[in-house]
Formats: sequence, C-alpha cells, structure tokens
Amino acid sequence: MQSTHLREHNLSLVMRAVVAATDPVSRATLARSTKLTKPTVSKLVEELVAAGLVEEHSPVSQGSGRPMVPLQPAKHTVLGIGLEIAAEHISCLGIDLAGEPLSTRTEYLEVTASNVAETVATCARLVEKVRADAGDAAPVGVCVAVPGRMSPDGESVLAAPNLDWVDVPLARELRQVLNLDHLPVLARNDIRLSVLTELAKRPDESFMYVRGSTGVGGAIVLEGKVLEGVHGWAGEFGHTVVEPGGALCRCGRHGCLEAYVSYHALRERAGLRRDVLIEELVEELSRSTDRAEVIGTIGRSLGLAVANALNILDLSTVVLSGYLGPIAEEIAPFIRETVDRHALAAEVGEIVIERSDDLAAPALWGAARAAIWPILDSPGHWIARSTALTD
Amino acid sequence: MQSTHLREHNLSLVMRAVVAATDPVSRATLARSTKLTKPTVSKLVEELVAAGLVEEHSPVSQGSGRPMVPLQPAKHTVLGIGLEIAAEHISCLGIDLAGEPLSTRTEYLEVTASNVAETVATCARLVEKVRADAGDAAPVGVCVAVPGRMSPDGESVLAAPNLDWVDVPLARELRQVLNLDHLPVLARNDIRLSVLTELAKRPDESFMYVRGSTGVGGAIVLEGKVLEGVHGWAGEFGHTVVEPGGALCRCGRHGCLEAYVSYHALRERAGLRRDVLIEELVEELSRSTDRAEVIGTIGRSLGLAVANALNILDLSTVVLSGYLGPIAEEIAPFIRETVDRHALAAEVGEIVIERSDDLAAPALWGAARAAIWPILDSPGHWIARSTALTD
DNA sequence: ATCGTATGTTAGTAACCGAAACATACTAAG
DNA sequence: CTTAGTATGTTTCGGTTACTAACATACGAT
Repeated sequence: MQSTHLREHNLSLVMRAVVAATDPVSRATLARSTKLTKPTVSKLVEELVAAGLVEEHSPVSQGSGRPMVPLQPAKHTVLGIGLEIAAEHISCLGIDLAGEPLSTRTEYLEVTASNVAETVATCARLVEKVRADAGDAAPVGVCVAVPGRMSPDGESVLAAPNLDWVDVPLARELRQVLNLDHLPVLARNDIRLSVLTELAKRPDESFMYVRGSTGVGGAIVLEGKVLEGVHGWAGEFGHTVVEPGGALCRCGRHGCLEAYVSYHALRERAGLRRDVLIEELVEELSRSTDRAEVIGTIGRSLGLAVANALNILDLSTVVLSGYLGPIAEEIAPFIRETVDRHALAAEVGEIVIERSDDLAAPALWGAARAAIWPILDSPGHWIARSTALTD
Repeated sequence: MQSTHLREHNLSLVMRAVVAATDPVSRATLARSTKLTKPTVSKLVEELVAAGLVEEHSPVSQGSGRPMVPLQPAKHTVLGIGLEIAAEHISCLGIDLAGEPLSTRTEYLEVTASNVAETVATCARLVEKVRADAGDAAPVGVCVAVPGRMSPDGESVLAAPNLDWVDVPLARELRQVLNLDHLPVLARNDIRLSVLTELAKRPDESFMYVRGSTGVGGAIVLEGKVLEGVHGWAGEFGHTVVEPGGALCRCGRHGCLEAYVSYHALRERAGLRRDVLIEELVEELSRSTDRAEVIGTIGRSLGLAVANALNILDLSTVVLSGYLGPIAEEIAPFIRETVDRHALAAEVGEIVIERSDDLAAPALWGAARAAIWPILDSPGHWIARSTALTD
C-alpha cells in the first residue's frame, strides 16, 4: 500500500463516520470513533468541507467545555440515482449524501424482451427528470435494480424471467443514452440491492435476508458484507428443493421453494384474482382459506430452506421482508422447529427472526444508496474529479 | 489508520510474498508482486533480514542483467508449534517459516474427561521435546487442534464428544504449564485447522472442504478466508439431516449425515473389526459388501448435503479430504446429480470436485501453520518483541 | 472572577513512500 | 578486448502523512 492510499483510506473513514452518524458529530467525536488524532481529523474534515461533501453548522454548546462545531453530510449537493425495473413499471429515485430523497419518478410500461430499447429510453427520461428535480445536486452515478441474474461486473442482465430478458447489456446501453460522462452506471440484482436498505439499519451485522415478493429472493450478509458467490447469487434459495417431486415450478423442476412460497404460486393456488397487491396477499389468502393452513404451507417450506441455510452458515438471525415481514411472528415457530431438528439444540442459541420495516421499494432505495457508495468509499477520487471538471 | 500501521502492513505484505513464493525471489520481483517500489522493498527486506526472518543468499545470474540476490524465508530460526489432541494420541509438530518440519513427536494415551490434567502435561512434555529438537529456533506460539466445538476466542473447548470433554479452558491451562512468556497459545477446531493446509495450496480461492474421518467435518472457504459463523462452526454439516426420521445418530437425533457417512457409522454397520484404519475403510468395506452400494450410501447422503450447501453459497468447488479423498471421483456423480436437481442446470457451471492430497495429519500441520501466522501477519510486532528480549 | 473542561488549531517533528538518478554486475555481440 | 545492453539493487532527495505537544477558544460551574 502506498502512502497516498493511506490518506484515501482515512478520508473515507471520516466520511463514512459522518454519514453513519444519525446526529451531527464534532471533530473530536470523529477522532475518537475513527481512532485518528484530532489534527488529522481536522485536516481531513477541512478537505471534505471544502469539497462540499460535509456541512459545518454553527457551534452548539454541550454542557461544559467549548461548544462543538456540528458536522453533517452535505444536503442537496450530491445526487445518487437509483433505478428499478419491474415487470410493469420503472421507478427512479435520487437521494443525497444524507440519504434524503430529492425526487421520485415512476412510469408504467410492460417491460418485455421486445422493448428493451424503449425501457432504456424510459430510464433515461426518468433520470433526466430526477436530475432536473434535484437542481444543483451533482450526479455521482446510476445503479439499476433488475429482478434477475446479472453478470458479476454489473454490466449486463444474463436472465430476467419476469421481464423475459436474456443477455441484455443494460449498463452499457444506459451509459450511452445517459449523458453522464464517465460516471459509473451499474446494473445489479434487485434483492442484493434491497438488502442494502436493511444493511443501513444494521451495519456490520451478520444475517440472512429473505424477501417474499413475485418470487422468493434471499441474500446472505456476513459482517456487513453481502455475500456474492461465484455467479453472484449466493443466498438465492428460491429454487432450493423443499419437497422432492413436489409441485411444478416455473423453472421446470419440481418442489422448489418458489413453487410454494411466492406471490404467484400462492395466489394461483388459492384462485385469487390477479390484481391482489403483494402486501395484502396474506390477508386475502386468509379470507378464502384457513389462515393456519396458509401460514403452515409457507412456514414449513420456508422453515426447511432457511433452517438449512442458517445451520450451514452458522448464522442466528433472519430478516423477513416483503409480504413475509408482516407474518414473521407467525412463521417463526416453523423456522425454529426445523432449526432445532437440524442442529444440536443445546448448541444453538436462540434464533432471532425479525421483520424488516420495509420501505415501499427497498430495491430502489438500495440502488440509490449503491449509486452514492463510490463517494463514501473514496471521497478523494470524487474530489479530484470534480475539481478537475470545474477548472 | 496510522502511518505506522502502513509500514506494518507493507512489511507483512513483503514477508508473506517471500513465504508464499516456492522459489527464492529477488527484491525486484517482490517490488513487482507487492506493487511497492524497489527502494521501499529494499528498506523492508533489510529489516526482515536484520531480524533473521529472511535469508539472503549469494547472487545468482538470471540471463542478462545484474544477478539477483535470492531471498528466502529463514530456515530453522523460528518455530511454530502445532499440537493435535485426538482420542487416543497427542502429536506435536514444529515447523519453521519455510514450512519445513523441524520435529514431530507423538505420545499415546486415551484422552477422556478424567485426565485433562494429564493431557495438558503430555502436551507440555511434547512441546518441550519439540523445542529441544528444534535447537535455536525461537518459538512463535502454540496452536492446539481439538476435535470439538471451541469458544470463538480460542481459549476453551466447549464440547468435544470424542474426548468426552465439556468446558475445558485448554488454552489457559496450557499457557500456565508451558514456559513461553506471553507467546500466544490458542486452541482451535481441528477441521478449521485442516483446511489451512489445503488453503496453503489454493490461496485466495473459494471452496467447500469436507473431511471424512471419525465424524464428518467441513468448512467453507471464501476468497482464502475460513468462514467462522457466530458460534464458529460454519460449514460443519455433520449433523445436517439428510434423511428425515432415518438412522439414529450419536447426537441423539435421526437422519444426520454423520449417521451415514462417518468412520464409526460405516464400520459398525458393516460389522467390521474396530481396528480398521481410516485410510483403508473404503477398501475394507468393499471387501464385505458390494462396493457400488457402499459408494452409493456415501454418495447419496453426502451429495444432498454438499449440493445444498454449494447451492446456497453459490460455490462451485468441493475439496474432499480424509477417506473421502481417495473415492472423490466415485462420489462426484452423486454430488453433480443433486446439484443439477437443485439448481437451474443452465445456470450452474461445472462443479469441480477435487481430492485433497492429504497429509497424514492435516490438522496438526494446520495448527503449526496457525502458530506461525502471527509472524506473517505482523512481522514488526515480532521484531520489536524479540529485540526487546535480547536487549 | 476564577477554575475546570472539552473543542478545535497551530506549530514542529518523525516517519513513510516514491521518483529519479546512479552504481553494480552480468551477457552478448562486434 | 571493448562496448552496448539489461536487469538488479542502492542512494539521494523531496513530498506527504500523521502524530505529539502545546495553545487558543468558549463555554459551565463555583
């Protein structure tokens, strides 16, 4: 490592500490939390303030001693742009460093294999609108959430069954259309972006994330890092077999978890109308069938898959999201039971099963956060870049 | 990060590069591989040579140009001490920085709950002998491999069924008996140490490690790091249920993998005599039963457990060790089949199933390597420490 | 009015790494 | 035998970084 990298490292450390703090922080507090000395922090903060990434407010007294100068992530100066492509709509969200939404826009269209160009054009239109709404805030980058399997480099969509897409070089096409010279434009899997939203609330924790929505998605988070795996789908247990030779899944095989626990599977089997909202799925199901039975179906299948994963990874926390969130407490016993059956009960501590306080569109928010990430990770690059542009 | 940490980081970088290289390396080569500049490398190497951690040989011509000065990890100067506690014997191995064995000693005794003190005494005796054998080599630390569940800090054995141990503060007791002032003494799970031996051959790779021995152990390696998990048993799928309601396992539940695929289970079910060597288990079994049936039993159970784990973690490599190594090729089809059944076949690349060229005692070797680790990780500390002692 | 306390700044210092030039030691060719 | 070419390793110097120690600042408490 070179000495210049050291500075970048520390700059990022301070920047992230400022963003991570919910309340304004003083330089002295930063020095303690980053384990750097006060002069060092002052130097680094000076640079961040000069670059407009951190805001300095007027001194505030804190009991005895000299009043602190509160520092906060700059508001409305920087714009992280998140996009979400779903089967029937495309949304765009712009947030600033503080995580404040600056603008949200949505357009409705049926995304299919035949209208990739139109989809890209729509994305571009939405991004332009959000940029306009955001005023002076300088764009940092764009991240697109796609419900499908992506190439690990974030360049292209390998397969997105819901959209009927195969091998679409989405990032490249967007980059060409969007007029953002050399800013990063990446495409990522929607679940892996959703989990970032959860991760913002539990930094550095280890847990398993399960989201019930159109399909069943999941991710594994180890010490604050989302596990990728060689193909980038670690933790995706939608197609784990939970009942050998069981129900036919749309992937063509039998007994997949997704064939039991997914919006489509549950809705169709209960013969409900197509326009049931995902959030209301469980309520609707309980109306037509015995609630215990519905919960039982979900719980048993999910319990097996989740318990297996927890066991192998030696994790003790599951976060349930999507329509699984509201019924987390009801599903919990099934997961617990299977875990107890699979691991030595005495060895296992209590399994923590939590519901995610889900936002309406976690993937969209995750994408926006991911777009901001480069600034937090290497503020120096950004500063160098922006000063080079203005000169 | 402080500037002094930067130096430590770079020192470690150079040290590890020297050790990782199989052949002697020049300063210039190190500069290229570590991405530091030549002067920096020279400075750092100078310090390592002065401390006796790296050896400088006489210049060797390499075609044209000035001959290089070959650098190698110092031999016989430093001693990493590994211990292995098994049910019926205790072994001790001392290696140097180059990974050369300096001495191996073994004593036989039945380790049980009643003779913890004797076990510790035996360990101490073995360590003393190895130290004596190693001559001037300076001890770096001690690491003990124990077949059981350990506290994450490496201090104590929580439970080791094979030894009938529960809650034994092994590291502390050893530290008191061994006369190694303030050198690290740690106790670790044997499988997690075995995998270090494999890891030395595949640095920075990701794979799953499965070892068939008295029981069935496993570990997950992600980018060269052994996954720990909250309790420190990530990847241990010996007690994964592979057949609900199946054979009784000694853990008290039914259908565990270990109830089918373990030395004890296989030997007892075939009615073989007790003194069959683990290495010869499969051969012996094939003599009394149909080989295809034996392989089938192992393959089906293991295939299910391994395939599930690969699927969830999105890994594509399995390394089979212990008595599973020799029959890796025969088991491979079962694992492949289950993987294909569980994951979307089109999405999965080829699963690589490899055998570990197992040493006789990988856990012992892993322990010795682990004992050496502190030097590679922070040579500066070691240098400071040893100069402080000699002054 | 003074003391205590916590924040933030100002030198001055020590340490680090890197760029460039140089010294070194060999091979290969004329 | 000489010269050119090449790669290694060293020296010198400069720029940057972060730390130490002391100080200035701005409050509350007594």
